Amino acid sequence: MGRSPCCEKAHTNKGTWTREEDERLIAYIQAHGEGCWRSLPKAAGLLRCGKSCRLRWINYLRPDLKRGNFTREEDELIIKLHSILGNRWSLIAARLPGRTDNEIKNYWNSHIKRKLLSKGIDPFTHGPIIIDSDKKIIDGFGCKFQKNPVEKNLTELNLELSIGPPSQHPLESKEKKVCFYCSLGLENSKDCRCGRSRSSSSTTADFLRMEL
DNA sequence: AAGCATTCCAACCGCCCATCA
DNA sequence: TTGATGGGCGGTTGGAATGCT
Repeated sequence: MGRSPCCEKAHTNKGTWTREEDERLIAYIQAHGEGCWRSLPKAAGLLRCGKSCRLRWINYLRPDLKRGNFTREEDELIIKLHSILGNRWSLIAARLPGRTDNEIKNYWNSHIKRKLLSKGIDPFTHGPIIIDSDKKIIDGFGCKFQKNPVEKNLTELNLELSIGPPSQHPLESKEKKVCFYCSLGLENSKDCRCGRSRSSSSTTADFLRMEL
């Protein structure tokens, strides 16, 4: 049986969007808001697949997008989030205002991955790269189908990952909040605002309650 | 200057999940 | 309960830009 295609492929444009197409899409969404993506192309007079319109809007045309290079803080936050969430780019993007999952995914694959490898860090496990006697690099899982150890810990801890501004945690009234720098493992940073010492290691739970 | 290799990133593809009739 | 539909996500691709020989 299979699914019906999301659009009539024979009559849709593909490839790079033109300025005119962008303008049409922006004008339509400004007038009608984000709605049914499948019917949007026809309504907006675009020869594009609805999915393509959605992608273009979300990744490049949305007014709240932050363009330009990633900052060092963003770099570190992405690495930290990836160590917890793995390749869940949409969840990572939810923690980086103005950045999209696609942008972060591309940035990870083209920059951060290489940066970590050059430092001898496995980008999958975030642990040191192990080289066995045959000089073969072993990934941190031993087997790529094995569950990410970090993810396993999360499951065992029954932690819920939330999107959006950190919620008020019941413990927050008793415990000190973790500042942004400590959440990145930079307890000794001059910018640290919570005064945590090295001895109190930051945890996943801390991270999820971090103050942004 | 030319040809080839590498990098980067916008866009597409296919799958999954939630919702609804 | 089941199938159709739409939205969302992660993986992958392909072409432009850049670097290297």
